[in-house]
Amino acid sequence: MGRGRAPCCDKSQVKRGPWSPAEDLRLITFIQKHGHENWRALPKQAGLLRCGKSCRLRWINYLRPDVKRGNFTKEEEEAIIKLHETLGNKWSKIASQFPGRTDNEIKNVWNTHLKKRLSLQNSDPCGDEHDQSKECSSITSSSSSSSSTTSVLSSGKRCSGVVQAEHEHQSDEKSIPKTPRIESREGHVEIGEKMDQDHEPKEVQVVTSATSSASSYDSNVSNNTSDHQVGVSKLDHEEDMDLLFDFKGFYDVSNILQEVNKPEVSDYNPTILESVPLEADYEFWNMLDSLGTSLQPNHEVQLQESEANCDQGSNFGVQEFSREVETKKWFRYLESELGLEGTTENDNNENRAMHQETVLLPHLNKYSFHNHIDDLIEAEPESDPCLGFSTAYQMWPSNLAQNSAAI
DNA sequence: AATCACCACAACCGCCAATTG
DNA sequence: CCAATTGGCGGTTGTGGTGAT
Repeated sequence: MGRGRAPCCDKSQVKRGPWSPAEDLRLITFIQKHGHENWRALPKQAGLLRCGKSCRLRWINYLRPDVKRGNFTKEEEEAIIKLHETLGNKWSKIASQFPGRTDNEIKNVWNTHLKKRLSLQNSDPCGDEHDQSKECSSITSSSSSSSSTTSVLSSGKRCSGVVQAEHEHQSDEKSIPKTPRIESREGHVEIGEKMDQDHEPKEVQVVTSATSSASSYDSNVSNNTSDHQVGVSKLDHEEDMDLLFDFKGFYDVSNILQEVNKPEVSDYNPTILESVPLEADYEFWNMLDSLGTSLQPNHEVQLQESEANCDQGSNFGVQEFSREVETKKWFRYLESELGLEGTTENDNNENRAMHQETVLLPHLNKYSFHNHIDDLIEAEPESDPCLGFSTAYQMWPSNLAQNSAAI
């Protein structure tokens, strides 16, 4: 079994390499709507030119809503080391002890940080001036996996393995995207708790609920200060829209995908599948792809520059209004292209619409949202040349947007 | 400023185990 | 029981980013 079988897919017919934001979006959209019962068939059904394995890996290691990203804490690293002593390279087993961490991530951390650190400690057990006595005593039997230390040793770039790791740990903390994390343990979504453990800056605060999506959005956006933040504890969809339109903060894909990992298997319907218009419009997806190429990776800086150039601090209200209109038009277009509008609006079951049919932007309450933007669009002032697609793209979930730099 | 070397990590590949008909 | 299929795992590679020269 397993030997000599045919390749999982025709390599010449599938796209390889980094995933584009459009592909990510497409995969997310499909999985949220239909789940992932069959990875092999998924790419075709979703209109992705990818191998099913690739889709699975992308989902599990990156797009899954409960995936925890960011640097590993010292405690996590030590736990990995200890587990590796007993389990060896059983990355999936090790990963199972770290909710939200993927085996691939742990494997990478081991290969890039921990293995080197252990190797250096083995060669110079207590030569470090930092307090590493704990690790020195706990690390006894991992020398079997030290094959790639020469580069570090020969490079003047780093002072020592331990110091290096400590250094990287700190720099990582500075460079990690400041996004809210959502961890899922046993199906329960926990928010914020682990962030404190990781000493990550708490960018997330609770914002009092607004009376309408429009007003909450307006109030949030117009509050153009660094303490304008949104609460991830808000789970209702109008409030989630606040998150989406939080221009100042990066938007973690987790927020979009809180329910993505709950495939509505019972909702699976091949006829619906066939009606999903994802397969056809490659132009649209290519447009999304190409869109990413013109955007800077640092969305916050770009936004600030945009605001500096366009706003000049005088007509901020108009600017925000125009931005809102542009943004919402963009999302409407996006939803339209995805074929999401009709299904939602024709659905009389609000809960179903919000939790199942709202595929792309699950946090948008389209009833109030669309009614509101219909008014906005009709009353739209002259378009602001500084806004538009780029502005909308800036709000793209950071995980998805980060790939744009690589396109 | 250009080039080089190294690092980090996303993604790929091949194999194996479990499942299904 | 067997073969085909699929999911999952671990090893490895490719590539962008970054610091040093």
